Amino acid sequence: MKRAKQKIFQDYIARQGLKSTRQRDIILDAFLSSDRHLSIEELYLKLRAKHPNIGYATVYRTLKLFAESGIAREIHFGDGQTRYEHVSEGEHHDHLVCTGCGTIIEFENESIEKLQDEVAVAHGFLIKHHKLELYGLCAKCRP
Amino acid sequence: MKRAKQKIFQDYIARQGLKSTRQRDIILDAFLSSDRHLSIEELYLKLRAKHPNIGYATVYRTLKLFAESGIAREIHFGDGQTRYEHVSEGEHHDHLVCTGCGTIIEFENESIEKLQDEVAVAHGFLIKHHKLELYGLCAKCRP
DNA sequence: TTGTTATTGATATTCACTTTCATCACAGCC
DNA sequence: GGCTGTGATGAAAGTGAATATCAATAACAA
Repeated sequence: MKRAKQKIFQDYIARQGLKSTRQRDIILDAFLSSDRHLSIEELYLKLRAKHPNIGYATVYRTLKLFAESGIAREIHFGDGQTRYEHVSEGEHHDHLVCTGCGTIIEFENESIEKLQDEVAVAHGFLIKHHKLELYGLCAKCRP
Repeated sequence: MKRAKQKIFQDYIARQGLKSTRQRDIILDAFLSSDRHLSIEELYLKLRAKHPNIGYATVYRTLKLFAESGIAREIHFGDGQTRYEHVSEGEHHDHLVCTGCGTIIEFENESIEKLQDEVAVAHGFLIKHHKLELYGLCAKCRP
């Protein structure tokens, strides 16, 4: 899994005529072995502990590269920060976001997707992607 | 409809011990008689034509008040701008966003909502609100 | 009318990126 | 191994939208 994504990224780098660098390796490793919904800031701070010489801009640029290469995806939960989540081949999921503790749970629901397609067709739309987020309190936070 | 919302807002203002001002009346009027998905900037520019003395900050603060009073709701489509849409009593809708021309179409789908509730229950979540956006090309923009 | 308090609008500040640019480090070629 | 030509890096400056500040002003109650 982790190895597969490393390969996808290395291939992407090579295909684009870009270079493999120490920083990119470190950031990729940190990203792949982390929680699935990190903001740039969070990943930067996490890296800083072990690699104080890696700059914010590099983390920022590298996460963008991950997204371009297909191993990550940008997500926005409306808190003003861009987050990156792991992407697995052919997989799509939506989110349950706890407004109490910030926990994010992923889910997939085939029936919802199908209904979305119907809505799109009814309006003559050609869907590229979608975003479904349910906000509320998780089992631990609810009263 | 428009009158009802004006009343809701006036009541909210009164209840909070706030004041009724010329600017708020003007902004409320412009908001209610506008397109349903305006950004602060857009509403500000629209107002500027007739009322060049109204400041950006006032529009910003007033829109926030609208949201607090319940007649408007903030929405984010990931383009970096906060938009405000009209809210009607007990109504909820989702969006089809055309990435070609920016057109936004609203839709409601009872079945999807029901499935969302099921997902939430399955994860022990207590849903407060949700967000469903379908991005793609509208009938006019699709190839 | 007056006093109190909220509001306004110009401006400054914050925040989260995003770009710039001089320096550095890969990768290919002797 | 040493050169060399790019792309990469990191510190710092720049952006754009949102938010805060504050002196001047306008509502409203008495």
